[in-house]
Amino acid sequence: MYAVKAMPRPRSLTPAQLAAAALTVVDRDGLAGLTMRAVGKELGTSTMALYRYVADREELEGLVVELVLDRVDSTPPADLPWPERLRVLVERVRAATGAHPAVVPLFPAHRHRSPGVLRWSEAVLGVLTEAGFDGTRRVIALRGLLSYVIGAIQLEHLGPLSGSGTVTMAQLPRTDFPLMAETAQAARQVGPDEEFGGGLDVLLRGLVAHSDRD
Amino acid sequence: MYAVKAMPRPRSLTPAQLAAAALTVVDRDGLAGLTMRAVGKELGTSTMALYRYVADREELEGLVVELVLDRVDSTPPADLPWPERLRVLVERVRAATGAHPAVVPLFPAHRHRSPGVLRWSEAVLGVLTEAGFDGTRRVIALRGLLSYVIGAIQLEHLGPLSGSGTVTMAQLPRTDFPLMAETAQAARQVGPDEEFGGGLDVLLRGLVAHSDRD
DNA sequence: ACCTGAACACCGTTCAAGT
DNA sequence: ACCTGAACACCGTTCAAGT
Repeated sequence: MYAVKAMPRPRSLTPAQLAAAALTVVDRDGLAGLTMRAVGKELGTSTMALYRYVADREELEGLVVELVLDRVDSTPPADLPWPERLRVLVERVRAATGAHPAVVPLFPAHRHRSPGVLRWSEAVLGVLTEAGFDGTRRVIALRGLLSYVIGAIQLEHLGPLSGSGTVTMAQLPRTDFPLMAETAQAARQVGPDEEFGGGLDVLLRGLVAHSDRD
Repeated sequence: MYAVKAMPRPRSLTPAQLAAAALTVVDRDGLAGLTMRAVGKELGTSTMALYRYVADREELEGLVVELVLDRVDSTPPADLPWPERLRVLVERVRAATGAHPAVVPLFPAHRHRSPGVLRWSEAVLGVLTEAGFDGTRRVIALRGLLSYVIGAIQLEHLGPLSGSGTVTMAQLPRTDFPLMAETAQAARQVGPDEEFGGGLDVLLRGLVAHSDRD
């Protein structure tokens, strides 16, 4: 007398499959192409089937961000001075997100839901703690690094030095914008790696000075 | 024998009015409420009238960003050491955008079209030049400051320390995230001004160290 | 020239119906 | 339980028609 009740029909999808399909769509069609209908088609199911796994389109976006950020390697790099270890951790975020530039605009709004970011933050706090940071200063250092990496990644993909913005800069009237016109020349020779790394250098130097203070 | 040709009917709107109406909508209804229909209604015209002034919804967003960023005061602050002058310029961007937090997500994508940003950049370059920066280092310093301000403003409005993210942090399992749990306590006592200013301090200290180098 | 409203091709999401 | 398709209330934008 088994099966008195109807057997629950097994789910045909996992959240991981859903996230993977959504990321495939974003990589192929851009962020504007990420629609419930497109993801349903990508999975070979109806559009409405997605709502069994996700409350919202926003939650779907959250899954995509999670998938990308969970790939950030957060194992603490050893055998290096602490500023170099911070650099490695920050560069890993850039590497993971750089592989999926179309997802970058979603990053700020959904950052908090990703376990990957939590692990990464814990690793950064570990290095900062060893370097002697605690209390308010440690909070500010973590948030400062996070602000820089978020801003720099967006600038890299939405307004790169190699792009049209620099050309516009170079064509600015020299009477009103002498330094912008001059800087545009130099900007053309700065690659994205040098730009990101250079700015990070400044920030890390600031942290070193900060830790030496008192 | 005047008026051989039909008099061109005068435009009933200016781009400035359009931008102001759109900003009113965004401030009242949020970014999701910014639709062509809503802006048309706000102006008392038909939806389609907007297309006489703007090619696109994207161009409308650009006008909003312009309106907000053009209010950034870019007159160089005098009588201060150069790092303090940079601080004043950066804080002014925060002040102007902080008055319209819903616009913040549009900032990165439309940053380049705003004359206000160009004037601000020229002012920042002026201070950096006086401080002895030139060539690649000047480019990197400008972009680093821009990255920080963009990232920090977004973090402030999309994931503030006072918000739910910090509560989640505090509730994290101490076995896996001992430092996050500990840091959440300190984070609750850091206000947005202290956070933004503290991170900016680190960056400015890094620039000072950078300029002393060689 | 400038403005309008209907219409088209999309969205996300609700809901009743199927298995 | 889980999945489906029709339907609803929106979008941005095209186009023909009005003044």
